[in-house]
Amino acid sequence: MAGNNRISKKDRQEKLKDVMKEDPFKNDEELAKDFGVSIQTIRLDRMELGIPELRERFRNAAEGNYDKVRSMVGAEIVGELIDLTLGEQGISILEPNEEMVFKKTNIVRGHHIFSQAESLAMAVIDADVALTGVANIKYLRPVYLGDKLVAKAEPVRVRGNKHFVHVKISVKQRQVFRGKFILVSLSMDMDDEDSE
Amino acid sequence: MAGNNRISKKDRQEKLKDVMKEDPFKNDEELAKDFGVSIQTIRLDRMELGIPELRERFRNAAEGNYDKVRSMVGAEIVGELIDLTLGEQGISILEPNEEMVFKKTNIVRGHHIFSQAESLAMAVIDADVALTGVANIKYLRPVYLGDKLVAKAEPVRVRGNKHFVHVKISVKQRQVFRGKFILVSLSMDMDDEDSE
DNA sequence: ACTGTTTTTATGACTAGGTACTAATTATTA
DNA sequence: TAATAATTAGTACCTAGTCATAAAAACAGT
Repeated sequence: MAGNNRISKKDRQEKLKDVMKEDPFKNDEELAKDFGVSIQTIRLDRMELGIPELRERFRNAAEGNYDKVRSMVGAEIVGELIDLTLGEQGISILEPNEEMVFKKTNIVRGHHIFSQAESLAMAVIDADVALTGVANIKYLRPVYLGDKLVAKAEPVRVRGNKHFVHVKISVKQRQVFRGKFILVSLSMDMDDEDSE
Repeated sequence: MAGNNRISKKDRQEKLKDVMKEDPFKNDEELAKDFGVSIQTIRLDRMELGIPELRERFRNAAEGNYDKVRSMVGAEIVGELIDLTLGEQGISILEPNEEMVFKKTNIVRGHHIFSQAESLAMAVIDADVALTGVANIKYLRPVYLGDKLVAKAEPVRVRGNKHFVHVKISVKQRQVFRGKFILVSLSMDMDDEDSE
């Protein structure tokens, strides 16, 4: 038994995966030095783990994040719009990622759930531009990483430029959030006073 | 009699800049074809305009966005924490950027304001881990790109593991948002059986 | 038409960070 | 000890460039 400080292949590959998550922008040479093995070993490890080469990682991160930033904070709607009937109903799905949770507990931060709800509420009302006036919300139970959030929005009343929308979010049929929003539409030139 | 469709160098470079903004992930070969010139011409143009090579553009986008995502959605607190006295008061400042606003109107999307408020509310209570249970909020007036949001959070009551926190957000001393949060601390094991 | 200048294209040598493959060496295990 | 697994070495090739040099083409001015 060589009193070597070499670790097993399995352990090395596990650690490699961790390193890639922490800092995905290291080339094989640097990784080889980090682990005290040859470049070829790192390449073999990457292949076995299905980790692409540095440039592709850059490419993925660039394109992925390009979308991510837009879809996470800049998007018209937070989550994926599944179904929409203007003025009647809207459904969106949000699959939280690690960046949306508290590291300690893996519980999804409330404001992401709120964002899904609010943006869906905005989408479902039949107005060009709208702002949220009032929101009354309740988080019914914690949502964990891996849960799939299904939001359902339903406009319940329109009075002048005020739209009342209820949003329910569930995980596996179990409700985790409810919100009542009053949205104010800003399209003044559009005059649709109607039923209450 | 070259009825040539060639455009001037200047025009080409202007258009090149536009293309780079729209789709920064084209290589020189594709660009050359787009413009009907040789690869070398594109390279000269890039040099004169100071546009780096494709891989570096990937790199910049990847690293830039990496940070952005972390700081915009992954942060412990949305905005910059200015002052904090646990259990008494907290102040944070958020300067919205273009990605936080509606393109049409330059009005800040509600959920960013909510996020600032909620995360500050969480920070100000004296608990290890907390979740939002209920929020009652009102957007008093629209916030525009360029406005500086000053949020002030104040815990008003504690009952068991429930913390009541009021948050006010102002722009230039003028209130734009108010929210009442009931946060549930998890320091003791949380009983999430909540009757409706 | 003949220069002079700018613009464009071509060519060759070199680079990083790889892939894909073969072969050899070193460790571990039956 | 032989068989198997893990590691290292080495080669040819690839992409998407860089840098430098040179030649060709286009556009003026006179």
